[in-house]
Amino acid sequence: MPNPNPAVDSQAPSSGRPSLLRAAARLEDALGNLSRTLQARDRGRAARYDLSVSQFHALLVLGKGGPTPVTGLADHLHLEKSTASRLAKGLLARGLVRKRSPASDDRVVILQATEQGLRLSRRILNDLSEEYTDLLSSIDPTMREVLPQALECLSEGLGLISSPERPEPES
Amino acid sequence: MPNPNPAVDSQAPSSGRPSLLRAAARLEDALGNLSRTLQARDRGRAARYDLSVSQFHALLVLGKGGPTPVTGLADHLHLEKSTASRLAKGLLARGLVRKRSPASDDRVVILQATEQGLRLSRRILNDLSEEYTDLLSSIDPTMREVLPQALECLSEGLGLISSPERPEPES
DNA sequence: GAAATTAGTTGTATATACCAACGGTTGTAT
DNA sequence: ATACAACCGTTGGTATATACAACTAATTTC
Repeated sequence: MPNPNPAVDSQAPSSGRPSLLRAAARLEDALGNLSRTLQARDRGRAARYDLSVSQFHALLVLGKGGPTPVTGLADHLHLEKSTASRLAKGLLARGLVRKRSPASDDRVVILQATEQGLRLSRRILNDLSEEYTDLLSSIDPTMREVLPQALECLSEGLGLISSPERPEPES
Repeated sequence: MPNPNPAVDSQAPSSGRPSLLRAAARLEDALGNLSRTLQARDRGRAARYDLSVSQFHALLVLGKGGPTPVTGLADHLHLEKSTASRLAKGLLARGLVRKRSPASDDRVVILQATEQGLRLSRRILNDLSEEYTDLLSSIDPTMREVLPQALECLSEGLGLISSPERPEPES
């Protein structure tokens, strides 16, 4: 495939838009850091509610999104359906979700948060909301305004750039 | 629009606290999404270079940060030292890092990227830079400006900024 | 020089996650 | 209608990830 890279002509480093390259480097650094930080945080938070990390995420998805088939959950969490299936099994065992099938199609398994699951989900969301309110209060007001939007924008951008594998000769 | 300090108790409920709560909710949603998205991306990217996810991160840390003791790596990646130790073992087996001990203290194991490790690290950084340049090019120019800053701000706010002593190159 | 401290490794258990194979269900074509 | 294909979810197998605890070796403290 061609690699035109039209928007970037980094010929002139001192003028034009070297800022784009610099910004990319900062972005790389910040995202690497953020990725590890978020994982560590997720581990700690999930443990607080006696959930595994993926159970934690799945419960929030189900709590916020309503009944979802197993495949839908997998897509949402960027997981294989097999992983999502086991995930559901764990939540089921804890009584946090319920399974049912639509009358129209017996293959499908719809996952739905139980009352207990919804309560837990709401409690978690509440705690998180508090946490993030504190965070927002502590940062620069300008950032406070744009941060959520920036993250949404980022997620969107990341979702679009799903580069395929590119094999290369090992040296 | 600038949001004046809502310390004055006014009847207007749409400014001040409610907006903070709204922003917190958006932040929670975006971060949950981002956390899972980043993990999925990391998996794919690491696989591209025939590395595990944590090896991928560790190599970048060592490449950017220079020689680091095992404990330092663990702190940096928010991992247990035992995990970092095994991580190092994997990288060592692939010839990407080298171990040595400072003469002053034989307990310490300093991890240092080998030539091969450095080459790979640089290659990865190069690819990532390209990727992020594309991403930045594709988003709203305003966001492009603030996104890196927003992420750094966020990391700081998350309180887990583990900045290594990274000798910043020329400015 | 003995005791406490520290750095790293290893043992053990659990979680994560893929791929592949399978079983039951639904849809389609002959 | 019957065979076949496609689809959804589950299970088996495997590899990695990660924590906690126990251990070894080296250093520091007293």
